Amino acid sequence: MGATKTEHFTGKHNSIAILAKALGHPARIAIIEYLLSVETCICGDIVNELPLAQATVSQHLKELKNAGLIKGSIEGNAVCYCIDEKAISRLQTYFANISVKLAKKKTDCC
Amino acid sequence: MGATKTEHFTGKHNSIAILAKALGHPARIAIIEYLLSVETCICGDIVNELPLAQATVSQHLKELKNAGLIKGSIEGNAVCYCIDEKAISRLQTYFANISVKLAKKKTDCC
DNA sequence: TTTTAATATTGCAATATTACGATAAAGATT
DNA sequence: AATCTTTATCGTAATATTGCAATATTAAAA
Repeated sequence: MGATKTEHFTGKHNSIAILAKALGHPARIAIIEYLLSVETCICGDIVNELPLAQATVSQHLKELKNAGLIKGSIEGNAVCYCIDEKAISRLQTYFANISVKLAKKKTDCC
Repeated sequence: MGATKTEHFTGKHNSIAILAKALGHPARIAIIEYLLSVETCICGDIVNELPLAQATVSQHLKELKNAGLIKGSIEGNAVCYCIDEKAISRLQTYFANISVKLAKKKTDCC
């Protein structure tokens, strides 16, 4: 026990959960917002922006990247990170759909 | 170490992260989708729907409730759970705003 | 080529999450 | 009242996450 029973859920449920989980930490939300606010996006800037050690920030960046929320391209000896629009778009669509479905429900039971 | 340094981040970042984190598990996504798909929403049904023990489902429901994503009202000896539209609406707005900001950015650096 | 700068990785401690059986609590049914 | 049904909570084991210092890696600069 202890591990998420991933294999018992649908691919759709898992893939949304992976995106949500990656955003489930304030540092990673802060990274996304920072990437959104700047034109140049170098990792060093992100480290300076966050109240965490370089190693920790690097780890958070890795998780965002694994989830597909950001992409990184090597730029000399620095790395240029930026948001992957497709992932954000998927989330936007997902929550918009839920909103529409909720609006259509007549019974507001609670 | 080990605990999230919540106090070092803004209230906004934390509150979005709390919502995202609550959705960061396939079982909890499955619960949201199930609540969306039914009119009557009794906890027992949710337990039957998920490949997890009753205690585990109850725990996931608690987390969704703590995050503000669902509300529960006592209905006899059962509990009627349903989605809290405000939370979904907040997420929808959040990702829509990001999408808009991304579209406005000229430089697509990666 | 040594040195410097920027990131990533490793190793580890602290803490959190996931899952479930057992049990408790509280209303419904008999 | 005794029992059943439904949901919550407790205790505990397994696993994952968070955070950082130390170190590795890799490219630029001197």
